[in-house]
Amino acid sequence: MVAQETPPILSPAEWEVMKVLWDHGQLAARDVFARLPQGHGWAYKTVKTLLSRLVAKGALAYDQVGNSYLYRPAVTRQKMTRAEVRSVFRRLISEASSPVLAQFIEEADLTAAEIRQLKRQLDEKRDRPAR
Amino acid sequence: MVAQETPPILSPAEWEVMKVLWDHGQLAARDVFARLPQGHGWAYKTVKTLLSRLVAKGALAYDQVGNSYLYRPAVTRQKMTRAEVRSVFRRLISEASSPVLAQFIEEADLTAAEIRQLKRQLDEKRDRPAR
DNA sequence: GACAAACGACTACATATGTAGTCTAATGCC
DNA sequence: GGCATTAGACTACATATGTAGTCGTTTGTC
Repeated sequence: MVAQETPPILSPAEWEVMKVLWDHGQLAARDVFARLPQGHGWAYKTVKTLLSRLVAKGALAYDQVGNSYLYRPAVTRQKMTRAEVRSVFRRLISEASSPVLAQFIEEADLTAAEIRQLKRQLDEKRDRPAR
Repeated sequence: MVAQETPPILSPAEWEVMKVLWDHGQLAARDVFARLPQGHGWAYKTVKTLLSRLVAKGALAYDQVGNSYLYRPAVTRQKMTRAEVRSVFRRLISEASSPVLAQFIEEADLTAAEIRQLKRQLDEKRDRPAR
């Protein structure tokens, strides 16, 4: 097995950009800018800076097309989410993780189907506790 | 209802210090230092800086005893955890929250009793979906 | 083929954060 | 009562982050 790469650490602003790329697959800078949720109020140049930093961090890759780049994720969303959730757990928890999890459930916006699935996951965890 | 105070934003290092104070209630700087998990390798002065910054942010208060301070939390752990979890949700989620939650459950270290309780919480959420 | 528009590279700068160090005043020990 | 210790206040400094701006080059337009 290849060495386990530690995914890069992303700032909140960088996460916003990554989400657009994960949702759309491959975009030029201008299109990332256009697809960001309004309300950020970022200048186009700000988005360009974030894209460059993400490339530098290894979170994005790009293909050159003419004189411009098509950016695409270089790490999967799942991998990044996993790493971030781990990091949050380490940060917030000193003993039991259950209260933090409860808080998470409280915050979440869930459909009945999702609730079923999460309960199933808890059952599996109960039946197979160690990882 | 009184104006909803936004709890201060804490850095990861500041969280570590807060956890010690939440667990012990009230401590002098030196005792906070002593009770931090080893492995940080922080100098005592570093801890002092973090304590001062936390006071400046309003996350800690202190009572003067002799020429030194007894620090104590000025915000509840629950409030801070709630705010942080919300912020993480906003950061990681673009559409469905369920995958992030699933990741959280995956990471968590849970007892059978905790699992029961979380399932109960999910049931309640199903039966009373809107907040 | 000249010129405006657009692109990426590089630079800028304030604030936050990690990680301490110095300085001055109070305190406790002998 | 003098001196080492300890405390808090203030200062320091490198890196990360938010938020752009400038510059030189390429390219599309007429």
